[in-house]
Amino acid sequence: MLTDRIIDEGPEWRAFDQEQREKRARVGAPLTYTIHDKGLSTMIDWRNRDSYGKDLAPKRRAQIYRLRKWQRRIRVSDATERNLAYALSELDRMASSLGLPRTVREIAAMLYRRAVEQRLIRGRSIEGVAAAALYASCRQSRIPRTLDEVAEVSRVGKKEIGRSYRFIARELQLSIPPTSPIDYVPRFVSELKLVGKVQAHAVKILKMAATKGLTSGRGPTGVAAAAIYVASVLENSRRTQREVAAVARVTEVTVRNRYKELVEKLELEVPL
DNA sequence: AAGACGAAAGTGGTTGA
DNA sequence: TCAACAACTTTCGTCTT
Repeated sequence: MLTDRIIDEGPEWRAFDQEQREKRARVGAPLTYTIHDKGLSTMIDWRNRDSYGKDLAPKRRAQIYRLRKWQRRIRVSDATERNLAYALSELDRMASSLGLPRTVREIAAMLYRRAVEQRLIRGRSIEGVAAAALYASCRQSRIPRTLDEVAEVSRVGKKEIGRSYRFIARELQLSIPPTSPIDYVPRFVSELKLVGKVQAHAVKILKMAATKGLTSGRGPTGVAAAAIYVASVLENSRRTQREVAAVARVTEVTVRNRYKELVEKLELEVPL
């Protein structure tokens, strides 16, 4: 599938070798956001005195009040800006290490902004919501990544991402249908270096399987893996169960169980 | 020697009382 | 909040190529 070959241009910097890439990939905003300015900014004193300790004239006093007000405002808008910038850079970092196209990242960024606008971040971490937005965006774009895969490149765990995902999906009224195994096929096929013919066959098998209810309730990655395995046998470019299981990140046992169901229920002619 | 098969026990997450 | 439940994993022994 074409979309699978569009590779992300990545960050604006270029890495000339692997070592450099690893170093640079870790550049990002600092991790502590509790005190955004680390106490370095000037604060206007609350006492209405000048530097000699004298009382301030009423006019001057009013002026100082206004200054204080603005300082407060700038401070919070600064913090939100900074948080947004951090979230977006996280999004970018995760998306490029997952090899996702630009559009997916943009949708994720949009979702994140909407989450901020609706104050959905309260009580949740920036990292968690950013990862959740990316996960949601992948699914909406039908270029799914599993929760495990997202968690692997994220700074937070799978559980938190899942929780945040469900929350924002509900609050932002995203209607995301369950992931179809078919959506995983192009990626797995290309990782296994199989040809288009096998891919088409696998998709055909999955469509048949769907009509017989063999896909519901089952993990989409496992079903996709089994279909690809069968297709690879049928098309004479066999991959081992182990290889297929590895790219789908499931066990051989799962591939076997799904594969058995497929062969049985679809009455496929597999050579012994 | 490598791959495929399947039984059995264990794990983590969802669901329904 | 708890337990039941299904999907999936882990582990391991056996059969097949």
